[in-house]
Amino acid sequence: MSVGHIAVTTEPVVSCGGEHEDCGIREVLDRIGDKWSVLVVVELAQGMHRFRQLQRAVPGISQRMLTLTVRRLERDGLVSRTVHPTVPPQVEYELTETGHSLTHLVKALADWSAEHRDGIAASRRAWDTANPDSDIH
Amino acid sequence: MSVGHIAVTTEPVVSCGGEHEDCGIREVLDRIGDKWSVLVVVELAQGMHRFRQLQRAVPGISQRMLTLTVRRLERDGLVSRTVHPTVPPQVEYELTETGHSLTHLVKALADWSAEHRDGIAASRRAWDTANPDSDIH
DNA sequence: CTGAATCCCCTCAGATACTG
DNA sequence: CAGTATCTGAGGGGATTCAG
Repeated sequence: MSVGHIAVTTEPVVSCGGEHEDCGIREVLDRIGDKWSVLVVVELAQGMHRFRQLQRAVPGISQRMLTLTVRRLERDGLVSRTVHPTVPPQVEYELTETGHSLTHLVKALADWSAEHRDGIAASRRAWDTANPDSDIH
Repeated sequence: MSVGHIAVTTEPVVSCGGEHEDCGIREVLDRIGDKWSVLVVVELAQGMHRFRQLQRAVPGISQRMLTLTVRRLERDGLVSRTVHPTVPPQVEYELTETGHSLTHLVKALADWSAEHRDGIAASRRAWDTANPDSDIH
């Protein structure tokens, strides 16, 4: 991956057309950057889920936040919501095709995370020891 | 990209070892998920920046948030901070090798965003027309 | 120039209770 | 089961001020 001595890391030009405009990154980050969306997508990547099933699969999420999260994902066209007018009610959530394509991105995130989490943790410990008084968390 | 009729999208197994544990995704998301980090990284991807230079390059960011952002990035070992004890003071911020590797991830984010932003925007408009009364933003 | 410190607003997550 | 409605506290983040 990295050559070694010098950081010759081939660095992609990420700023859209050379300008520092907002691209559309923020639009994505506002969605996948929040606390729950990614976890929900990861769960839905394993197949269809009902509401409670989804809530149990994502430990710690509240009813309210699950509702808001799936609503926003549905609004963005990443998740489909199918209501079966039975009694008791039954609602099925599934990833759309776009939603599935997002899992590749999440995969990349997880990979990068797995590769660097130790280094990051070490760097944090070092920084914290070097800066005993600081509430930068 | 997509085949067509059916969503046969080859879907990566993103959940670490098959379990729904948190992996380390959250650790990354807590960093790149926040409002400014990505924008700062994108700017620094273009080379070394001084503090004010960086602030001017990231429109809208306050002194306070820039300070906090670069501190956290430094703590995580993504950004190096070099102080030149001159007068007036001069501080240089640069991406570390790890920081550079992150730009690839951001690139992937930008690419996915560019590819789907129109579809997402359309989906949002459709959802908003179908749900006139809703403050899900 | 590069910050640190303080104030303060305002969002938003969590808990709780209620409905169909 | 699958939500909605309401309240409240913590915290993110902007503006401003002070310091080296």
